[in-house]
Amino acid sequence: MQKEASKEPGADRIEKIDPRFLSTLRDHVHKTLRTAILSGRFAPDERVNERQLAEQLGVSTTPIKEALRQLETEGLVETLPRRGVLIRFNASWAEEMILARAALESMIAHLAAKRIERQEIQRLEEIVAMMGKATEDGVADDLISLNETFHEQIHIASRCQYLSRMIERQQFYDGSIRRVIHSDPLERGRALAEHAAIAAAIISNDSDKAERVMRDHVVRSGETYLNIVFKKKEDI
Amino acid sequence: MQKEASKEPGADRIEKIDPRFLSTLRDHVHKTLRTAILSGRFAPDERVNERQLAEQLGVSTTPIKEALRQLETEGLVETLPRRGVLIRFNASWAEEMILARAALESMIAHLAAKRIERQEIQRLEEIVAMMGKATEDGVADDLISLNETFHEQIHIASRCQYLSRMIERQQFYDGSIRRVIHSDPLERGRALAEHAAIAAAIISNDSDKAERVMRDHVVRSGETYLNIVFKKKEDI
DNA sequence: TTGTGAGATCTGATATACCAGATTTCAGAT
DNA sequence: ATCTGAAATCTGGTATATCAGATCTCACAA
Repeated sequence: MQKEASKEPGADRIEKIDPRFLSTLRDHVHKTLRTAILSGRFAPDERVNERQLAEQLGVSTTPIKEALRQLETEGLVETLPRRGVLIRFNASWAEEMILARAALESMIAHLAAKRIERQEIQRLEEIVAMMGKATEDGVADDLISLNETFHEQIHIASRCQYLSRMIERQQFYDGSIRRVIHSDPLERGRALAEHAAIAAAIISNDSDKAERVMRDHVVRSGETYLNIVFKKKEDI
Repeated sequence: MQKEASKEPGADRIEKIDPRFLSTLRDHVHKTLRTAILSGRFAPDERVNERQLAEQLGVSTTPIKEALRQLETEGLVETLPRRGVLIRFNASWAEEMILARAALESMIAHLAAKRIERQEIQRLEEIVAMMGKATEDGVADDLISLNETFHEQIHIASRCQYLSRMIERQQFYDGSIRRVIHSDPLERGRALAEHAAIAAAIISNDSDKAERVMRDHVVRSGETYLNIVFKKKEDI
């Protein structure tokens, strides 16, 4: 952080735009703000100011406004016309995002169990095998990566593009927290067992079971996350 | 439509901005475009031009851009940076939107069955009773209105705000099509029976049954819609 | 005929100025 | 001390000009 004076409060919570990366400034702003909100760097109901954000990120208000509109549609901020923009994220929002993901992932698992084909079955089995190995090795980053691949493969087998995109928007744990979660051997074991059960159900075309097991997996791992980040429990 | 020349093609598919209503132009543009897309007034993959839309709607490109960003997050358009904006809606998208709604509504029904309170039970029973009467009377508009109230009451009982908002974004039948659907006595009967079953399951705190019945209801009525609008069937 | 590339052109991306509600401030009246 | 309302101010909303990547055109060379 090489700032000249750092007068503006809160300027340290979001990184200043820097480079030539990212196709558009809007995407960068969106991604930056989303991460900041989901990792709790804004208080619930905190007001944010478009001009101020623009200055902090070193861009004009146009990409800020567009990014805020995206975040608004995602449900992470609320705009009160001519009054202000509020952050909309807290523990119960996180819980509901997990429930949304559980509902959508289980629907996808249901369809994947009905639609999966030979080649995709093989791929899924390979992924689970690799997960088994990674679980033994205990390399968190490998597990995180395989986890994504696993769910992605199920999305592919389901042939649902719209639903897949919706699920992406419910994803909010970042790498550092995943690493904490996966550093626990018990958690690793649980996750492996669940992934194996999901894969088995899908491969055997048991759509009802796939749906159920997937839902339970997403909810349980979501609770693990909530317990770490928000230090509280919730029953479904 | 009081246009001076009407040279631009496609200008008749979207109504020109008119009034002093709606708090912001952005909201009006968003609502207008969303309705136009969902009612099939754009071909799948059709390109739309920001400047052209601005001219057709009689506004500048700023509210157009913001509305397009919202639609993009909703999954109804796709923006290729510096290349164009494409419409993303067709029969399979509609199917998946129905599946998404089914997944989310069933999750909500599940929670509503666990969380509903006395007063809300009474309200739900009243609504179902009114639905029974409206079904006999056969007034489509009353049924449409009660339908909304019914689902809304379940959302309230579930105490899920985020999920409720997500479901709103999956809603895409407009009034005219609903009216067509509800004009069929058989459909009215089916819908009433399903609504009654959903209410009964929620009231008796049978969350698993509520979930199942709600999902089947959303999927079945969605298929009815698809059969009318896209003239095709789909198995789940 | 085919290939090539400079320039015209199309389109979204970005910056900026200004507009208009909403809120706050504060002098002045009661 | 309290109320009132006009003016200053804050904030998002909107319009517009300009930037820059992506494509298309088409003369011109191989």
